[in-house]
Amino acid sequence: MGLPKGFPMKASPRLSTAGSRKVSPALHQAQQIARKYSEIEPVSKQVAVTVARLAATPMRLTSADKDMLNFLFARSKSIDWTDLSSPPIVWPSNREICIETGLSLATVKRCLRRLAERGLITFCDSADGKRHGHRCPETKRILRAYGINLAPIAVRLAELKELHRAAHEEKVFSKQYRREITRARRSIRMTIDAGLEYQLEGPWVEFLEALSLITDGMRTASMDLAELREIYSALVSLKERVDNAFLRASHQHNMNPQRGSK
DNA sequence: CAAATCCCTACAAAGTTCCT
DNA sequence: AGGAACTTTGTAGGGATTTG
Repeated sequence: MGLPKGFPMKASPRLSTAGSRKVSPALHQAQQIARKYSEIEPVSKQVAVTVARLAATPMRLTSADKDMLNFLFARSKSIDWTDLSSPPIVWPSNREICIETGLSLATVKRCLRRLAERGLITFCDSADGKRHGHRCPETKRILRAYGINLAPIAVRLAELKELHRAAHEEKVFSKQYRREITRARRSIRMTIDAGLEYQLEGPWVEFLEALSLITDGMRTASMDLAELREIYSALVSLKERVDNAFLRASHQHNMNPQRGSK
């Protein structure tokens, strides 16, 4: 990906982007989302904090990311969230963030980048690359600020809540599916074993192979709901075939019981 | 022009997760 | 338990812009 190693970046110094933040589609989109801040219903800082925390896990944020979010929230004032005339921007320097969060510089940069990629923050860069801002001395409202913009969290509030709800639901369903998969697997296995043990007529060895085909290398812990559902339905149809075969064979066995009884 | 900021990538070390 | 594979963190090296 990107340019080959050692690619000369000096064709036109004015156009060179070396040394400044690269824009990815995700970063760009977060920027667009942040723009809608003035059109939304105000969201209290407390609600924003809570929803961001809930969304952190499904968004696969690291603990450093979460520390960073907490720090950024701590830097914003309540009025920044109720006053829609200016987005909730905070302007700590990276150095300050390092000192106050205990994260290294590299981690600070990476966390900010990740939060922006996830669409939780965007950057309002000043011309000099430094972060700074001004508040009205009386009202404490932000008049002008360059730094880290938390507006996407407010704009995406409903979406983030839904993300958390869906993740929670998936967790519950996954648990259910894993339980049912284990039940079906054991039931199939026991039926096959019985068929073999009583030497009933039936393709038990093939069934066994079919079962391992479905369940071998299965790591239910790291599977998503769709994969679990697929495995479950494969097991259900196998179970039906196995049960039918067993039923037929045991019926024959009862008609003709001298063979293979123990 | 140096200082103060910010940004980037590459690579190695350390930590974590998953599989056998 | 041990090892492979992946993720996260820290370090190093390099660049841009503005200000005094």
